Amino acid sequence: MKKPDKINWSGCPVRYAAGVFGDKWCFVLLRDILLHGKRYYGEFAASEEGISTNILADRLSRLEGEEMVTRHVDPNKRSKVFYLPTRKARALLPAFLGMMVWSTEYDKKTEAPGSFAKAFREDPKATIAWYEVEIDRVNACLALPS
Amino acid sequence: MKKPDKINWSGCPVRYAAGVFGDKWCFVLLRDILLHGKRYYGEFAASEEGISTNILADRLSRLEGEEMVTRHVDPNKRSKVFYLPTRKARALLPAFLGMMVWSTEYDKKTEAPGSFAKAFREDPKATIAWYEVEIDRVNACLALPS
DNA sequence: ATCGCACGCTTTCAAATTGCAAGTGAAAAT
DNA sequence: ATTTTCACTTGCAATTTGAAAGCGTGCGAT
Repeated sequence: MKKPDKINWSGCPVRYAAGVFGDKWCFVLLRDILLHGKRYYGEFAASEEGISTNILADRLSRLEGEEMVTRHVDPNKRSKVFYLPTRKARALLPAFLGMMVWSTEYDKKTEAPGSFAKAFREDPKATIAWYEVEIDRVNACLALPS
Repeated sequence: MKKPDKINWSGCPVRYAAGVFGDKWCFVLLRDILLHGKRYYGEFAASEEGISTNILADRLSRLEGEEMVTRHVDPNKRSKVFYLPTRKARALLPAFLGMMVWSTEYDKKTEAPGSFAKAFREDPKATIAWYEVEIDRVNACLALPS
């Protein structure tokens, strides 16, 4: 007898997305990983927004649980830890870039250049591909887990 | 002398988006308004996710403050209230639909038909236009503010 | 070998936010 | 006139957040 278990945050696409990254800090972390080339715990902790370390640790482990990132001890310096984006996280790029276009249009204080929105609208695939290449480039600098 | 006032949640596009709707309940409300044709307070309150009324009132007024919705007393029944999406909210459709495509791909329990993701990927503009028409159709059923 | 520090968390605790349930007041229906 | 509908608001306990301090492992210097 399968009871619906109250509602779980899956099923509906929007609800699922909200469950995985519908949170200020997850937004910021995914931005740092997907768009700013950050990988190390220390880099996230140093973000301009000033996330506190308990929240940071919590969100990283949630994202790991959702298979958005994988955790790795740096083999060159085993006291450091880095996180790599999974395919699932990378697949968010189109939606993320779409959000950014929206923000640049409606945030009166946006710091993003108008050229970004223009480029994305003219050729979204190329813009996405450009970020994918960047992600690979950064990943390549880290010793990959065998 | 203008001090940066700590960080405010604008400037960076991702941070701005997170500030406006980076919250489970805002996701759900925007879904209901943009995708499910809901407009009345009572309809939001009845959503499957079971939002409680204090949170609902809070989120609606935040969204109003961010100019994502406008509040209107129903002229035909002045004890009822409805909320209309602004252009700013409607402009989120592309990003929202992008998120949904992502969810249908990665949520193992997704209830969305595969045809949706396919349609969006093949012709995103047409899919967006279809939802825009739906929004207009629903809005047209409500007495517009003079 | 030992000391000191860098680093990634974990803990503590006060403050803010959430969520449930029970109002409240205006407007409609009876 | 009375009851019901409706959109909130309030009260309060429980959860979550955030700032700061603490902890344990690893590493480089001495």
